[in-house]
Amino acid sequence: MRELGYVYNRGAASLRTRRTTTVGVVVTDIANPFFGELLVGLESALAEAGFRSLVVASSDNPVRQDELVNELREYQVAGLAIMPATGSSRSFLEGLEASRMPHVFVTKYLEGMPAPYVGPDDRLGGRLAAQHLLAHGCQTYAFVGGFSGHLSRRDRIEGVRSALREAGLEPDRFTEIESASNGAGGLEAGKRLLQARQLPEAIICQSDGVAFGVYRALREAGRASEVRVIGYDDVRTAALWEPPLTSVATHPERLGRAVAELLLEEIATPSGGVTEKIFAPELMVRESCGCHGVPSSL
Amino acid sequence: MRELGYVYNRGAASLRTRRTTTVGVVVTDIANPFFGELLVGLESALAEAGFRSLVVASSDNPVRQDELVNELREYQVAGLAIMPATGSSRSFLEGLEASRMPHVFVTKYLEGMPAPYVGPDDRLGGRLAAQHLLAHGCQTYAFVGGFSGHLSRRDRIEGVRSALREAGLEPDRFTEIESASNGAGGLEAGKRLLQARQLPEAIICQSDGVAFGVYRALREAGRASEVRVIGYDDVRTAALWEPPLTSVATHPERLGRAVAELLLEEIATPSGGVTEKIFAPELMVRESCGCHGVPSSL
DNA sequence: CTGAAAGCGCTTACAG
DNA sequence: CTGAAAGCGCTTACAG
Repeated sequence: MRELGYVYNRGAASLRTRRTTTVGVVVTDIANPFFGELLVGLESALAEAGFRSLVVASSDNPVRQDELVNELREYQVAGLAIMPATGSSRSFLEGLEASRMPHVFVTKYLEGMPAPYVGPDDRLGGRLAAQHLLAHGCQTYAFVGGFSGHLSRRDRIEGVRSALREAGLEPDRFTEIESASNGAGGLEAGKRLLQARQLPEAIICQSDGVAFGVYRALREAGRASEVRVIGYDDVRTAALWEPPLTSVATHPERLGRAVAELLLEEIATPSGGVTEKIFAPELMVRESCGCHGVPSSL
Repeated sequence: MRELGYVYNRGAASLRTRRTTTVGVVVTDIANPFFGELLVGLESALAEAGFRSLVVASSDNPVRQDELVNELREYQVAGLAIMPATGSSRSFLEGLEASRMPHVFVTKYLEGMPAPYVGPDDRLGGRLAAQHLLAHGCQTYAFVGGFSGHLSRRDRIEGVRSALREAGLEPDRFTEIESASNGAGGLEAGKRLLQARQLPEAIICQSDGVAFGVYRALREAGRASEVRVIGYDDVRTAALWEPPLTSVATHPERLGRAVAELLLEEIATPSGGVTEKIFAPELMVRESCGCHGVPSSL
């Protein structure tokens, strides 16, 4: 027909119908492989419903996050998936609610503020890691990575603590080390750990990246074999690591799909409800925890 | 003022001005850490100019890529940054040109078809890796990862070959192994390598992910110390790897910024030209190549 | 059932 | 210099 250059203008259509098929996604860091995998699931589920995503990065800065959300609103996005920046204020959520913009929080929620949410059960994740290490007979523990403001970190630590308590371990057998949740943070935290009089027998990390960094620090000191390490997220490289990294799998791609589904529902029939989809993580036992001869697989 | 709920409608403005501040980005795989880092640079340079990006994934499928580009056009994007899917046809580029849509190809170009392009000098990357390994005295070489359709792979191999030739090595000292350009592909290729009568002395990989997979295969066979390995891209985990991975750094974030700059230029003043920005890669010498005692740093 | 008109929310060119 | 009107490209409700 007029396929000599005609292209349908969705913008015009959106203006008329007052609906768009674009969804805004605010992540803290696109380069984080965990988010990368999550976005894969999110985008493909969105695409199946004929939606696109506009993804922006807040650099974990609440002020920037505010600007980005406002800008996304100007784009008339149909909804918002947000991994809230650390320190997001109560008024941030209130603003979202007041605007009646469908939204779902991802992997991080706002303290004491009910909102639609998709994420892993971090308390359980922490417990799973600790219980396995307990079974290995470890007596001293460290949790490495993340900062005290991070809710996911707090929950994981709570899970670890509860498992240790149940096993009758004294609280002073457990230390927390803060650091950025990536390789660089882990490396630096590992160095700090090495300066202490004694290495913990077990280290549970906030992410696999942190575990990678911790290992590098340990290796340089020639002490990698003295500790058992468990990572978090089960990113693709975890299974290839030496030793193959035992990790708490959160299945980011599945989380991403769930986010899309919940958001799409919220867009189709705004409930104003606060549905939560919490997924149970799974401990991928490999060798860094001290287990041996586990067959390799991805 | 009327900040009681008013939000500016960019869609309406775009309709009127016939200009948008949205740019389409087509990648083959969002989860690939190389692309993740590239997107960081791309998005931040775009943001500085007041632009946003709509990123979509083609899964390296040319048909899907076509659909996505058409859809992006319907969104009236101001321009397109494309990492073309393997096997993208000549008519794909012709269609782009006919539509007068500003575009730039990223990290992969179309065989014999001049177009605006940003990417690393892959021939040089291959040479750099081979020359270093040659200096280590290696006599047999393998290039692992990617498929024969990939131009970047072909160029890197050409670079490797030219260096080996100059060093007087016979062509039969060099083999090519195809595999997916990620960890899973490297693992599988590594296993194939182990089945051959003899391991090459040096392995150059299409990506760091491939190198990680190769190492896992080698380790399981207890033969990791027999070969020297060099990765490609210098992804963040490369420096943390055991042994710290020597890698050809392509500085993806810098590439991303360059893409944004070129595209923004093309949007501001459509030249119809075919500017190319080729960046020289840099060999990050660490220990997997056989060097020792290189101080750790990210 | 078909076709012309109105209107979504902006910007820009034009009249007063 | 200010204010009202036209129009971007669609869709939808309405008149014929």
